[in-house]
Amino acid sequence: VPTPERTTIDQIVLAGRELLEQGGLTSLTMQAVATRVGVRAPSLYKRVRDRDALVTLVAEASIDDLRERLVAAVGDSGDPGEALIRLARALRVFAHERPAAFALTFGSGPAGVVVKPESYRRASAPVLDVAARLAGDRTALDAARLITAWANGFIMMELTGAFQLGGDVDRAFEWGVQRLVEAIRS
Amino acid sequence: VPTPERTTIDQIVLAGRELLEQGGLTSLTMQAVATRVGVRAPSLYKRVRDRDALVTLVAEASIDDLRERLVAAVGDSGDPGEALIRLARALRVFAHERPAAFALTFGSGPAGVVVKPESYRRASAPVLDVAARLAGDRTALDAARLITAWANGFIMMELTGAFQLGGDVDRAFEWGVQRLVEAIRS
DNA sequence: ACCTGAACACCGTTCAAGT
DNA sequence: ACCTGAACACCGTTCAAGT
Repeated sequence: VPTPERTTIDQIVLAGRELLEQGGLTSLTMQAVATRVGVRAPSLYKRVRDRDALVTLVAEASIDDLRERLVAAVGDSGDPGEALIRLARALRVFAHERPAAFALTFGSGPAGVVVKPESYRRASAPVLDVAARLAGDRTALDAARLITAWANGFIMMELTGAFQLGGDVDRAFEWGVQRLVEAIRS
Repeated sequence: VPTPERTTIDQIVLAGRELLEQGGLTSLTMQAVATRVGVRAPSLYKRVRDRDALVTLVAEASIDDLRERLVAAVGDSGDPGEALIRLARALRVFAHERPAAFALTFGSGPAGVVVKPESYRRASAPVLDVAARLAGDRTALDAARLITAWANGFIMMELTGAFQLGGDVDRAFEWGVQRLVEAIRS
């Protein structure tokens, strides 16, 4: 006798994202997700292989959110140097608003959580576009990686508390982007 | 009636480090540490407040290892640009040899794991020295953060698998350091 | 076809009882 | 003073039994 579905994969992922944001990765448990979608924990295994798979879906959804923000940040653009700076700032705003999601997607989470390559590729497309306009097609990839690596590293250290020598962190961020854009331009 | 100590905090931290390296953070459990030092799990709580405290000690020990490597990498130095490149490479070698330790100390682990500020400060001292010789005292801090953030971000993305556009990753790393050293020099 | 309770093997942590 | 077994409240996951 068939039974109507009492929840959906989308609801489950959404619940996971909310839990991640509210209490970090540790509070994203199968049981918490289950109660949130109005079902018992074992039922989740009809839609998801295991917890790692669910966490991976949550990470991928976060990356996609970030991608939208990056696209919006570029806008209709103008100067590619300015656009690159706006991209870096958008990434930082995202990380400050959703630190757990940022840490999950860029700082390695549990070993079993492996994000689809395509997710990363799609999110990095806007950066790559702007980098190409700034540095030319030939060095676009290197340039995109240079600024992305720096921004991710800066933000991660900021969130982790690894910046311990004082100084204005906001200013340091702006100083860094400027410097990188100049370096890429030449 | 007093009883002889059957283990020490050093043994415990060492066991934690070994477990971290072999199976990642998830396999660093109180029970696994306990069996490794020849004791039952509850006994660990005589030397350590809880698991987070132990993980923090493990992280700090790893940072201290890294610090030694950085000091060795600078050597008696010579050209500060060259020294900075050697520092970046040493960080990357460390990360490749002990990815779990790197992820734990620079990608944020569990929320309760907060590394002592002094640990970060001590490890960044060699970088700061070289940066000062390269860029002058006034911009040394900014310069040190620029290269540290980039290197950490690059390596983290490398370990996470966030580099999805192909290309030679080793070459990209070398290209990036060169570019940064030039940018800092001017 | 989906959902559930019960069960299993694991966690971290506390605490009274041993020596 | 240290160590332990037993206990508690949690996990993730499986599976037979329900509808």
